[in-house]
Amino acid sequence: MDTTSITSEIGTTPAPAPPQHTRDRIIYAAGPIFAEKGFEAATVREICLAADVNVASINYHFGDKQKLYHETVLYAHSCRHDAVEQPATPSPEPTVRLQNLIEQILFSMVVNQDGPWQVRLLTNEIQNPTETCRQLVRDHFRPFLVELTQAITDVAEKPVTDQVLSTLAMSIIGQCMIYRFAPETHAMTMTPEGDSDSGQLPEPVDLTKLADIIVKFSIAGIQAATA
Amino acid sequence: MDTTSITSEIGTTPAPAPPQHTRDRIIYAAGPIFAEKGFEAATVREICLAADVNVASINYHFGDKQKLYHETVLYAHSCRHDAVEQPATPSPEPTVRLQNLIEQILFSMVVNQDGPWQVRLLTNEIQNPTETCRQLVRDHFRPFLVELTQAITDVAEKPVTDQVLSTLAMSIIGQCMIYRFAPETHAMTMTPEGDSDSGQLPEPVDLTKLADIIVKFSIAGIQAATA
DNA sequence: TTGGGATTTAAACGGTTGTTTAATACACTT
DNA sequence: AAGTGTATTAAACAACCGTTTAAATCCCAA
Repeated sequence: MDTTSITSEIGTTPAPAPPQHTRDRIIYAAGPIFAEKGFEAATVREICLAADVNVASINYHFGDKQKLYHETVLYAHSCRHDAVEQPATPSPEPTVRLQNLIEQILFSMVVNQDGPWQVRLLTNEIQNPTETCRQLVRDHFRPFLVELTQAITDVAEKPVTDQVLSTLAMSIIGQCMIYRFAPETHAMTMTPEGDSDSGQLPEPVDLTKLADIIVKFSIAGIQAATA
Repeated sequence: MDTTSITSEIGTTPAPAPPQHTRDRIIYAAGPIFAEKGFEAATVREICLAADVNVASINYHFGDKQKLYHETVLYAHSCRHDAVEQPATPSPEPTVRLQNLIEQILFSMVVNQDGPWQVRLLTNEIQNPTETCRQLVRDHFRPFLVELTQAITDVAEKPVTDQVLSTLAMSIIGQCMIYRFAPETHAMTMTPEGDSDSGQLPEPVDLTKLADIIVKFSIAGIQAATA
């Protein structure tokens, strides 16, 4: 079996052109298909057709369809994770730290350069978690939540209980995630009247401005809820 | 064909016991299965097995699987919608009106008495919309959004642009929806360490308290973002 | 009791699914 | 050039999918 693959060169460029190795071509083709149609509705045949490989290749290189899905989700997350740079040393100012964290969620979830399929695949997995999601929680989500709650604690005006702290963290995460949890219904609801599926999801506002509003909103919200 | 069915007695009790009519039994059985596994992964055979009816019954009563799904989603929405009572006459006080609207989202999305499958089915549909979702948007989501943006406008301290208004509305909706968009991943992230799927999703806090925090958070957020 | 539409049933339909097989082609060391 | 392990291929596999058919059964008015 091939040992040099996409999954082992994570951190390099996000591969704008289809890779040459068969294993990589399969992941590259499976991503958008899994993202759009879900695990069950995506068929190995259409993935192989898109990747221009034989139908038996998936089972040869990944064992079965489920393991291919697992690898594809991990690859998608690595793409998103690498796309968001973060300050090497956290700011001593809590509000700045909170701003950085909010921007980190927002940019990693909303930025859709070179195709939004990675984000969509991740939100599918988050909403309908498999074992793959458990791995993401352990390695990435939980550590992030620790940082976030610490920043909230520092921004708050008084000591807060764990329950209130959780609620505030969820309020911030929810504000950022809503834009990608339901992008199509969002567009459907926002567009004034029956326009039949414009396809293009209108990037609602400039991302920096959006982040700015959410930051202001959240800081005031934290202080009001903990006053 | 039978004319008296679940879909025509909407507004009565949420039917805690399986109904007697075949058509109703199918919807009653299809709900949890569609909710848990999605449209594609749910099979007509397992639905019919759960409903204790013949496999041909779905096609006889609904035409095909897709139409059954459509009816099931509409039924689920009617269950949630009926479960949340709202004040007959809106309060003149904007903050009270905002509070009522926030509670309306939160209670309709989070309350999971007699099974959470209705909410889950709706969130699946919202994230991966079919034609059914378009109908829900037109008849329910958009009118609700109009009310919400009006309340936000009244709470704001200065006139706001439509873009900022949309962002604020999304911030409020996102805070409420996050709890049901990813309940399993949420529980997974919040629980301290590797507890293998406790199944029971811990209702995080008292709903009234949760609503109270979100209301305080949002009012302060709106005023800060529009100052 | 009888007639007839509505409903339910068992069985089968064609098509597609994920996966496996065995033969072939390839790349590279000896 | 021969040999060897890896990779690819076409074809077939059993299982399952949603749907259809036609016969059997039910229910109720006449």
